Amino acid sequence: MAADSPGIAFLLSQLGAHAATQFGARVEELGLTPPLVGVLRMISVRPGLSQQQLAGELGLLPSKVVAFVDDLERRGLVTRTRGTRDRRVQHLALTAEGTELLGEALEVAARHEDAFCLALTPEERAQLQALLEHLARSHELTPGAHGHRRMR
Amino acid sequence: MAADSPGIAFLLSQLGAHAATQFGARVEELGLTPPLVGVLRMISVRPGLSQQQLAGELGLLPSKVVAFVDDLERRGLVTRTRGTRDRRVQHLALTAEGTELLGEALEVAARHEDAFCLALTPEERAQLQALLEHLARSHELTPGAHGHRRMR
DNA sequence: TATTGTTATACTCTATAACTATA
DNA sequence: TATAGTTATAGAGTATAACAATA
Repeated sequence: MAADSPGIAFLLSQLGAHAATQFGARVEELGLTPPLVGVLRMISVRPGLSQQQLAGELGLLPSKVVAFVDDLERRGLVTRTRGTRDRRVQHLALTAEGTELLGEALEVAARHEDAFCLALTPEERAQLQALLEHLARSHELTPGAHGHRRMR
Repeated sequence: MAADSPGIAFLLSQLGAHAATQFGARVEELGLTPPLVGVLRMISVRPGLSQQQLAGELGLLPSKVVAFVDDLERRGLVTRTRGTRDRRVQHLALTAEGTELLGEALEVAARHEDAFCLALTPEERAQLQALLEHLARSHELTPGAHGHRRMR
């Protein structure tokens, strides 16, 4: 049974794709993409981290990190600083503009969240949030990263 | 607020991506991909439909449908039949093997569903299903198609 | 010799548009 | 002229591996 009516797994992947697409459209107005927002957020939370650490935390390829940071640096949103102890590493930090833009992106995210859940009552919303967190924990999904994890 | 703790939209896109990836890995053993399962299912539900209709229902590009059907036909899972009234259209149908394989894929989907929701009690599972259906309806997502919808 | 970041390349995926055969 | 299906091509995105600087 449970084969013809959608099922939770299918609904999740359908709703999740929809949520991601919609969020992407919303942050596009800031010149950002969902992964770039994740990068900014991670640098904000752990300023001074290296590109390797960033790649590890977010499950990104190092070469992809280079491209992202190139972009963000060119736009004056993040800075690269060579390590003094180990001159191979690049320490990342947000500029004032980067912090400002991340703030706007987080506001967009909050408005996106509200708009997406508009059909739910506050009680349903809290219920759904709890169930999803439960499910995410059971699959050992970390709150930070997503979508970028490579496999095989 | 609601910016630092994940939020429903983010959890959905994270869990949804995870569910889709896992399902993809599971049907890979049958030589299928999630979109191919969707194609088989649609042909099963509406046998004799044309490639254009299939593209319309699933939100696929016509050229993509050609590639999919080429693949499935070569493997003896579906048949193409020229229309008699209008000889431009190709009517699609499942072979016995196609029906058989779709059945196996749906079993895999059911087992995937159970495994994915293992951490939930039957009550939580029913609750979550209802909430997700509610949310999906509010976003006017059709039960059939997903992930393939093109935009802009 | 190993590691950080970088560059170059190859590979897949997708979308667009040209083409044919029918209408 | 318009449409169904097909083919060819170009573009984006992603992964792999070669490379330079430093350890």
